[in-house]
Amino acid sequence: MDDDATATEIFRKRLQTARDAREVTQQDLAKKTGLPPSSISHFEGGGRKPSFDNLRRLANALDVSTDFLLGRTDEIGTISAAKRLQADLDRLNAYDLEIAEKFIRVLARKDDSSPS
Amino acid sequence: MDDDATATEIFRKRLQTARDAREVTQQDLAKKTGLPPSSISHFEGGGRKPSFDNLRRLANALDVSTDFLLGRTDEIGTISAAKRLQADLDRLNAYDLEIAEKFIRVLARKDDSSPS
DNA sequence: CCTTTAGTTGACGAAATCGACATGTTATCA
DNA sequence: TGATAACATGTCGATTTCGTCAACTAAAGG
Repeated sequence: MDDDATATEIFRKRLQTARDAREVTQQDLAKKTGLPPSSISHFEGGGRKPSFDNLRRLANALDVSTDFLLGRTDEIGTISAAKRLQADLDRLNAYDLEIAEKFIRVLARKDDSSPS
Repeated sequence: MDDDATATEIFRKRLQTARDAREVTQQDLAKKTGLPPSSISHFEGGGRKPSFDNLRRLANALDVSTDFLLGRTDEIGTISAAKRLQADLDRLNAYDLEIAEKFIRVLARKDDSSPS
């Protein structure tokens, strides 16, 4: 389970998805990461896997988590809203945390029925 | 800014920290990941950086995010309050998100002054 | 003293990514 | 038709990690 062969396949799609979400071309991403455009293409099309350093560059340039690129989480925006709230949420006691969760859940349901 | 040389250094410490937090020896981690024990030592002590596949193996075996191992986030605990709220937070519009953040911040300050 | 366990360090060839570059395809637009 | 842009594909030597192995040090226990 959790095969390495499929991990490469997943990464290919994740990189495409992330780049598409950020609406940048391969050339744009190449400039942002400092990598040659052919490397981006090799990642998305060929069987190449990024090195330690290049994985970080890709994640930073696309503003996505490396866990997303590696397929370890399905949420592309993991780093934004939740991370900003993390520090404050960690300071809450159990009771207030429950209150906060309910409050947010109410807001979420409201936004679902009448989106911005 | 955001140097690659220091990234390797950070990874070394993060791996040690994570392994220490999970209370496993290098040999234990080696078995869990299927890597030779010397590789673990090379990661923590030497200048080696893990490949794409081995980074995933390490993160899975230690149950930490790859973002933590790479130093892109400071939180080792994958399961936090923020992650539980992620789904709801993603449904909020910008305005309500701001409200939620302020609300939580108020609770956090209150809990700091009078802890549970 | 001996044994075991944890960890370090260095070396080896094999394999993979590296950056660089050349070439081809496909689509869009003038 | 020609030009340009986005992307694919493949090759080159260079670099790096790969797994494996050997040879240590150091600490803990009998």
